[in-house]
Amino acid sequence: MFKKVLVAEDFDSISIAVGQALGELSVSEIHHAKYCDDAFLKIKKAIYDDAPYDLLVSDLSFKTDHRENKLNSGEELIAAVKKIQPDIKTIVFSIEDKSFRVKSLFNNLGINAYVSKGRDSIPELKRAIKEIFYTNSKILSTGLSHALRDKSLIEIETYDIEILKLLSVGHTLDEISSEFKSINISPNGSSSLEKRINRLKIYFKANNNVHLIAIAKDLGLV
Amino acid sequence: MFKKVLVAEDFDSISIAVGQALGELSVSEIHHAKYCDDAFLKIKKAIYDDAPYDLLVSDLSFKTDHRENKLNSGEELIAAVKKIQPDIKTIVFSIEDKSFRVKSLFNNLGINAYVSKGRDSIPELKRAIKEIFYTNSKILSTGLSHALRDKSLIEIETYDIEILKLLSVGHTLDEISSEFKSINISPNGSSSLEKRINRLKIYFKANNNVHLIAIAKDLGLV
DNA sequence: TAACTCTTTACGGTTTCCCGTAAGGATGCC
DNA sequence: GGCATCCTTACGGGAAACCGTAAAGAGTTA
Repeated sequence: MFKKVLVAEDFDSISIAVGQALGELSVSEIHHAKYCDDAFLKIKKAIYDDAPYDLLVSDLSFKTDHRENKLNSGEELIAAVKKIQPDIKTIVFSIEDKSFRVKSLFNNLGINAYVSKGRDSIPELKRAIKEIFYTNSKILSTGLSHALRDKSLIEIETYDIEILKLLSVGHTLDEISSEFKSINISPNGSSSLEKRINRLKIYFKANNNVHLIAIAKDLGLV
Repeated sequence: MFKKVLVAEDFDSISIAVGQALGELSVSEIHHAKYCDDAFLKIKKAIYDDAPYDLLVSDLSFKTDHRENKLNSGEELIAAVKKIQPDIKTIVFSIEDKSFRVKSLFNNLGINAYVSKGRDSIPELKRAIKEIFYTNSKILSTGLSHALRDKSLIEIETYDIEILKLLSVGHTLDEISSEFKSINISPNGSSSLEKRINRLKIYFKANNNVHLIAIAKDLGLV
């Protein structure tokens, strides 16, 4: 079994339960971090000490508080960790259940497993850990497996997110157009922006911009 | 200390940690429920068995799944429980941090404590339990205590929420106007609706409807 | 280079939003 | 009743969104 595991999770209540589960799997060294930055430091230090972690179990979203952090989400943490330790195994343990989000976790971050927090999540987490250790496969604990193969999903890029963000803070199309011009994001014609927004409206079945932003908020896109 | 406590929480990971905390406080009987309906049944049965619960620790939001439930939130659960056992002590253990939400928990549901899930929440929960047992006071574990006394908040009524909801699902002002007419909600002139929305835009400092709905979503109003 | 395709941008017409003003109506007070 | 005030509704003009169409540009292929 894995020897040294780091749990990155802000809620102490969950962290405790995960630690307990790891203990039951005979993991000898279990460490916890409540902030992404702390988790990253621990991983870095472990590498320098020549005793790197075998596995990282991380949440996705972390509450913000007074502390200023460089890394503010599980995505950022995993991306940073993979740069300095590409062979580390990673499990995301989160409540997130939007298919395109989870999809990008596997495709862009190359995580090894995704376990959805819920009513029976600790047994699922334990199963995922064992499977990763013994079989090296990719594991999705939730009912989203179809999503990973679904090609009909359009790709929502950071460009789209950027537009949605600016809309959601009250900017008009013309304003967004000039802002994009000033920071050299293209396309930036207001007509192109319209088209792009329209594409999103069709995909998300939104009647108008208000509806679209409401949906985007629900999905956690902005 | 309390003898018999029920924990209503869908996430097993959190439920385990809370149970452990209760154990450390020498609570002899600790029961768990992953659904509001189950929690309600257990409380009802305990009353009939003449061995009622002393304390209910409940989450607010529960994941929906295949099961059909009568009670779908901690609010509904607590309201239902108070009807059949008014003297039960209640603690809400949730991530919710919107002041007007928490305010209504104390004022309308008469909960005994609110503990915010977070990085140091288990010790806070234990402290709250002890204080309730020994002093019978109202406890707010988070930094929101000012909010409960804040009178400057304009009253956001269900009427406003209704408008925001319809906007957020893509309806136009004219559509909302006729919908209100058909179900006898007044005022329903599109001009009145505009005025009301404008009041909200001023209060929330929103540039336009899109912005307003984005804010409403952030605040959990819709 | 010409033909084709895809992307980006421009343009015009209609609808909806936005915002100020004012008319109508209800209520309360003197 | 007369007056003031508040609430609701109507109206009108300008801004922005909405939607279809078409031109201009970029890249590809023959």
